[in-house]
Amino acid sequence: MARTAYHHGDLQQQAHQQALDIVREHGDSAISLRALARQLGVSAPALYRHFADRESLLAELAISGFEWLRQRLLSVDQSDSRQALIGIGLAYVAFAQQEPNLYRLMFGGRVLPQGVHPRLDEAGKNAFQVLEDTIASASECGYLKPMPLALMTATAWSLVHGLSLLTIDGHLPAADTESHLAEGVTSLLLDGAIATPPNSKNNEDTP
Amino acid sequence: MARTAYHHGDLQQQAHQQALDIVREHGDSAISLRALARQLGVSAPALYRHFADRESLLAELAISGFEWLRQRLLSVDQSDSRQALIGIGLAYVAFAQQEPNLYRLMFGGRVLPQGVHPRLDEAGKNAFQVLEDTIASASECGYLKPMPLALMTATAWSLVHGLSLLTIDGHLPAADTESHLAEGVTSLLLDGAIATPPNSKNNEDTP
DNA sequence: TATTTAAGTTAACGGTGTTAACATTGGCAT
DNA sequence: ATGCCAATGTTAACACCGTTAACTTAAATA
Repeated sequence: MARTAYHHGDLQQQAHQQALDIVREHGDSAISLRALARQLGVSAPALYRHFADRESLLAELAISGFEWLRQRLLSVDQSDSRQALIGIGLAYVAFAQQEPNLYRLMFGGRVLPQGVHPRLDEAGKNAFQVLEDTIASASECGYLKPMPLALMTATAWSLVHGLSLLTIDGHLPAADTESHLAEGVTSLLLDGAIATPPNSKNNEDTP
Repeated sequence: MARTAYHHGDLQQQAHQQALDIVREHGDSAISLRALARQLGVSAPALYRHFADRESLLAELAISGFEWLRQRLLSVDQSDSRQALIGIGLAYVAFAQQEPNLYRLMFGGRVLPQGVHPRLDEAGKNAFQVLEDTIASASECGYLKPMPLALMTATAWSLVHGLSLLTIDGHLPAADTESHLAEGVTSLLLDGAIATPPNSKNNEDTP
């Protein structure tokens, strides 16, 4: 449908873009369908021709965020196992720090519960898949200890997810040393925290 | 002021308790000052005698949550360094899993930004202090590698925070094996993930 | 060309947080 | 004991919000 005095012509995409800008700048709570329609020179119910409700619009924005994150993670160099693991972690945390409001929308949990928007769930899984593949590759190369893959992926994801949220919420200090912190944190996971070498009896799979 | 037909007598505390119940059951987005006043048999503006605004009420609830979490962490056995560290991690994640809505309110970030409610910030710091003290104790005992204390605390907190949020948001599977997952994750941090012993040259403080 | 259908409109419902102006009353100083 | 004051309630109103119903425009299609 072409542009007219009556028909906007390109709502949906323009609404998506404008809403994405608002979320990136002011967070998802700043999204108001009425205000959004006002900015686009259109009546509020017009948006309902393109989005089922406010939450569905937010889900679309989160999908964009996950696809964006996935591209960032895909562009990490995968030649060396250790550098790939640390690089993925750094890229993940960097994305969250550069797009804190978008990241919070993607992983808010409360505003966008899982199992409601299937395409959103899929987009999230696709992004996570990159991290999972990197870990699986490092495991197959023998770089990692023998352990269930799910344990390592859960640990790595928890670490970068937690670090991302704590830093963007201001619970961890030092904005300038953030990347150093992220590198130290991921390295610490790989090397272990305890002083005694893990040779004696802390492998629970081979007692 | 005593109870009367006109004066409620115990608003503030009853509002706090009722709101806390609602948040625990349905999340912070279910808190409506008008509905809350309705349930307490009082007019909506009456609540403004006791809470500056909706956000301040939520901040009070979050403070309760942090004090609760702190008590849970304080009751962890501290005799053995390793068991103390793992126990703190398990208690932390268990709290988040048992009170997911309250935990999300405490660490939402978007609904309760840091630096706005000083008493809330202090309550959060007090809870975090328990984890920090446990790590400092283990470090002084020589159980941990020599490293900046801030690095270890940031890593540990990131790990349990991320694991908490990922599980309560349904991003990690298996509700029944959650505690096993939490234990595996924390152990993995202590022992390290890589197969080769960390003897060669991965201490960045002593090159 | 006639008709269906996609995409916009206005009007309205019920809900929200919040403020202003006013009413009640317990507790304290005289 | 009494009179005042501050604490704590009240109602009315403002400016929003998401959402739906009923209607209009105009593009696409048969």
